[in-house]
Amino acid sequence: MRIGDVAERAGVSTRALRYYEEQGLLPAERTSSGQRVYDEAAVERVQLIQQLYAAGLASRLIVDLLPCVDAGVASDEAMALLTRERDRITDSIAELEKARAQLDRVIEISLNPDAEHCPALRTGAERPLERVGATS
Amino acid sequence: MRIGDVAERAGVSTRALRYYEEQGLLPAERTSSGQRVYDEAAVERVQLIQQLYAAGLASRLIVDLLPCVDAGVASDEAMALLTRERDRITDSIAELEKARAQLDRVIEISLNPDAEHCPALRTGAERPLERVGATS
DNA sequence: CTTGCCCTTGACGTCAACGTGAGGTTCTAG
DNA sequence: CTAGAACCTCACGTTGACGTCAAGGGCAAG
Repeated sequence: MRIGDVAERAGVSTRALRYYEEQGLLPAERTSSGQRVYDEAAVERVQLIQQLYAAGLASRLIVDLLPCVDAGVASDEAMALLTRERDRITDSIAELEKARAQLDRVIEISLNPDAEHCPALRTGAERPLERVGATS
Repeated sequence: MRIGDVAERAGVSTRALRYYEEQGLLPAERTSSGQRVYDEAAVERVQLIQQLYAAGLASRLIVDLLPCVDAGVASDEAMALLTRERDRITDSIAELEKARAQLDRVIEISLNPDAEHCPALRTGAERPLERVGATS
């Protein structure tokens, strides 16, 4: 496969693939004329890289960790990295869930503007219902 | 409160607070000499901003959404934004969980190198207690 | 009054993951 | 054989959320 094929199948730009190679994330064979040649596994690898990027891992870190992911084995140092990043991801998920809850709260109140958790509707009014949930 | 107090209590830099004001995220009163003055709610607001940042919302978007969060009411356009971002966050969480699963897999295999999901240990040998590499 | 800390407004620096030409080469279809 | 699509290597531009340095102003204590 050439770079355009991989790009299309993995859903990234050719520029990204060249960047990955530059960073040592995605080695490529070359034809005699210098064009990059990839095997089928490249597509999957690109998707893995994207996943780790999305998880907030810097490319430098991915460079260190990809061999472990490939081999399924990690040195002590790599293990420390792995667990640290795993925990960081867990924390990130918690943060995202909190943020989503904030948005959900606004969505919910806005769709349901009769509730008492809406201070904008309670300015000087009495409570139309009994308590629904926890106090704010 | 002055800017340094808010920064310390919210766990951000004073530079960040000035940046938030510049972006219209965190208005501040001024003393006659021009120094910024914040009320108690500023700390909580900063933490909310940080949460939305962590969730991947751009500051421009937060500027649009904060009034809704404050008022608990959203226009149709804002509702579209809210639900779109909520869904995007949900997708992000799923991506993070996939990435974490990848790391967990490596951690698990590396801690438990006798399993059959480890291709590096099955390349022509069945030596579960032998270490990989350095075939001396 | 001076010391010292906190504050002010610029304005340039940073870092990552690419985007975007420029200018040239190679592959493929007709 | 020729056009044009796809590829190559530089190399500078972009974006966001600040960091950081510079040059000065404000204010309570000693």
